[in-house]
Amino acid sequence: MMKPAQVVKALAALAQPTRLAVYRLLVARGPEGMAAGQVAEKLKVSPATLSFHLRTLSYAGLLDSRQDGRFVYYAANFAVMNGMVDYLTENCCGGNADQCRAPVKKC
Amino acid sequence: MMKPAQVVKALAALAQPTRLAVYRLLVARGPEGMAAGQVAEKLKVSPATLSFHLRTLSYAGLLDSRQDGRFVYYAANFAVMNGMVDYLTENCCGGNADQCRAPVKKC
DNA sequence: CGGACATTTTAATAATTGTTTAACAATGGA
DNA sequence: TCCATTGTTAAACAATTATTAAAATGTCCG
Repeated sequence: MMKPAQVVKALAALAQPTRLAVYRLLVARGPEGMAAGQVAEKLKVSPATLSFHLRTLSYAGLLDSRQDGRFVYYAANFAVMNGMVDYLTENCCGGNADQCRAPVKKC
Repeated sequence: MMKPAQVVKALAALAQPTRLAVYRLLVARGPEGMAAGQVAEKLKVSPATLSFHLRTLSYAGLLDSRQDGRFVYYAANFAVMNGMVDYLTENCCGGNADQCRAPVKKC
């Protein structure tokens, strides 16, 4: 189970419109990820601002990055998001109700 | 599907240690909820500070409240949290991967 | 090497947020 | 009605956060 401080950090990282958009874009992209510049172009954000937000998301553990030549590819870290969701719903309804989490659509 | 602004508001509401603890406490409590004073005592937070945090969570849609005599009961709104999680994982991996969300444990 | 490209860092500023104290409703029982 | 209880609101302050522009780092190719 994640520690509270890390969960707070992850939630705070996502609680900003640009970062939420970045994260969703990378979630949809899958493990392959996307270069920082592509993300900036797609979302119409200045490189410096995007770099700040990518750093925030990475520091929270929500993104992984790898360098490929001059490009830096960022990809969503699904384990951390799943850990966050698990933390939020832990011991839901004392453990004996069924309205706590929506049915999962495997994707 | 929730609107981005509402998702940001919900995430921001949870991105604070006291509010995260309040929310988890109420998630575990289930639909019955808990009076504000009980929450304050359990988490050792001053009433004024707690009221501020409860308001933030309610305004984000994460909590419902009902008055019962002198007490105000707060309870987690599961639909909003599920909406938030769905928003985060929408179109995950372009729709054709299977590592996006952890298997659900029905609770 | 030198120049172009991709990204990050720094510094400065503006805006938002959490906590405290005190005062303010609203409810219910004696 | 009066008083204790429950909870919310208001004002003030300290701390954190997002954005911009400019400079800096690092990587590739000719």
